[in-house]
Amino acid sequence: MSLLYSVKQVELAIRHALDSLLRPTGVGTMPYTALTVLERHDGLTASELARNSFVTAQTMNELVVGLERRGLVRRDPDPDHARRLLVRLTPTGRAFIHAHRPAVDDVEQQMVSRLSPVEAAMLADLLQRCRQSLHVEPAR
Amino acid sequence: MSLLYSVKQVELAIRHALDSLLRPTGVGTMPYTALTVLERHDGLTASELARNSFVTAQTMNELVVGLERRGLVRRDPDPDHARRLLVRLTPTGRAFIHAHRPAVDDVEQQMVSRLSPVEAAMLADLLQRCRQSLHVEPAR
DNA sequence: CTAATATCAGGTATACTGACATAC
DNA sequence: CGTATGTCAGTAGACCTGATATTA
Repeated sequence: MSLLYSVKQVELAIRHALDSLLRPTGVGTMPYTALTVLERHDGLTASELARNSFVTAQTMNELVVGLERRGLVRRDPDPDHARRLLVRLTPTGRAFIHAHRPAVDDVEQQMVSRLSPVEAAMLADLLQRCRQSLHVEPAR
Repeated sequence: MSLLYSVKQVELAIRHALDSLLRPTGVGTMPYTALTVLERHDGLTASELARNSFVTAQTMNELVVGLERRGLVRRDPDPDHARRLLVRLTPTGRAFIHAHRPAVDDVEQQMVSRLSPVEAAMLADLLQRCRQSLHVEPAR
């Protein structure tokens, strides 16, 4: 069985679990992921977020606008570059992530329930290196 | 960085690469995945395919109908069960998979290019076990 | 009667291409 | 000038819930 297929299967399972969790909130898995990225890298532009997630700038813009409408993020003009809008988590957005983190962590716990801590760390490392190998910027 | 996020990132990268490959054919990544599942398990019903991919029967039905319209699969009534339709690859469908396998394999090669063969096998095993842990049927 | 399958109807969120104005 | 950003418009495919007919 191919590795591509295995990754997709695990991701499908994750997405199913996360969708079920987040559906009541009206925030999809992709927007939620964008929020968690912002938690670690506040003040990115939508275009930068798009490159991070392998989607077009237009698509990410829609997601960000949706999050803005819900009050989860804010967009402030970059003082050094009038054309750029820096996306930032609002307190509401931060609270949203914190409120759902336990349930999300539960999914991760379930996923690694048959793995030792060493194996889980190994998996994280291997995935990281796979991502780097695939992330060749000039996919334009 | 969470494991859920790492899996998603790798899957996003894979999907992007595969979408680019398959776009000209008009067959999306999900339908293509269904084809590869059929290659290994011919004669499944759409409902069974749906459970395999964590989507509803309705959704999988649409995908299968689309593949049928393109002549890539055929649906024959189950002789033992008038209500079931067995989905089978047509010669055209089989040819389609074979035609695109080299390019798909290239993506996988690129993904594991920084991994040793032992590490790649380990990754496959770890993912397999993660999937099993997440695949608790009673998600109904 | 119950469960599973297939399918219709309808709706929504995701993602694309193409075009455009603007700012560096 | 060329490149990057943000947006508008239009489209398509992938998902869902709900309802229905049929059959083991």
